Amino acid sequence: MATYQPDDGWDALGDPTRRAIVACLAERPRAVRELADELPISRPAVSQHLKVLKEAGLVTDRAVGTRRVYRLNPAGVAALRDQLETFWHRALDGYQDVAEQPTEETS
Amino acid sequence: MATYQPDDGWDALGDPTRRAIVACLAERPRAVRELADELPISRPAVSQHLKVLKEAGLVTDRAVGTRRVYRLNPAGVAALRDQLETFWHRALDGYQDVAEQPTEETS
DNA sequence: ACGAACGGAAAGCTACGACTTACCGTTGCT
DNA sequence: AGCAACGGTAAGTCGTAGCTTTCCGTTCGT
Repeated sequence: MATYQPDDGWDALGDPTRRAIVACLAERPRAVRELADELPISRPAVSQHLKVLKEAGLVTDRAVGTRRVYRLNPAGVAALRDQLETFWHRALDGYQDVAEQPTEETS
Repeated sequence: MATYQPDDGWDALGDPTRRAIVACLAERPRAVRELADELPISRPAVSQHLKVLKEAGLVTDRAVGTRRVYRLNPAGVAALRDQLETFWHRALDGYQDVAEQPTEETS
């Protein structure tokens, strides 16, 4: 069942390597070995990242023979997207009261 | 001008405290002091986080008297949301070729 | 039944990032 | 002019996250 903490998804995507894995899996499902071959890190490292991504609900895995094929979990990705959507809406809705002009340059 | 690295946004949201700040700013713009009062960390720590968020293009700031008011940057949030949207679409589009049935429980 | 490939788990090292306190410049009020 | 509030910067400490190597269990092929 797995009771996902919403924040876990953000923590998971906080790491560049895990984002690379997610990007890879967005193209097509892959086995651990395949992922390790395309990344500059060892296979166990990939395994550890996949564990984090799985616990965050961002990927799922299937056992296929001796290999384990990971794929992106659309539901997990959608959850994060929706959260950003909420922030985005609130920022737009609530902010139009104040006239938009920075009084000083922001660098 | 600021040439934002797309990944910076994810790195920025990778930290729980920064996510709390973003959530705060989603409600309404706030000064540094106000944010520090609502968070369990010191004011300089908040400043450091705001710097990261600003460099990532997720917030903007205005000088108002001696205070500096930060607000969410809808464009920055939208950029990340769109990226997730892409992943989500690709996962849905490309995966329907294979029949969806995990051969083994995934824990 | 043996050997090879796959992949998860444990142990250990290292580097970085999130804090703190202290300091300093700026703005505004009286 | 002087004092107080605000907030960015610097310096230093500490925990943890990411990596590696090693080891072990499982599954397939011959």
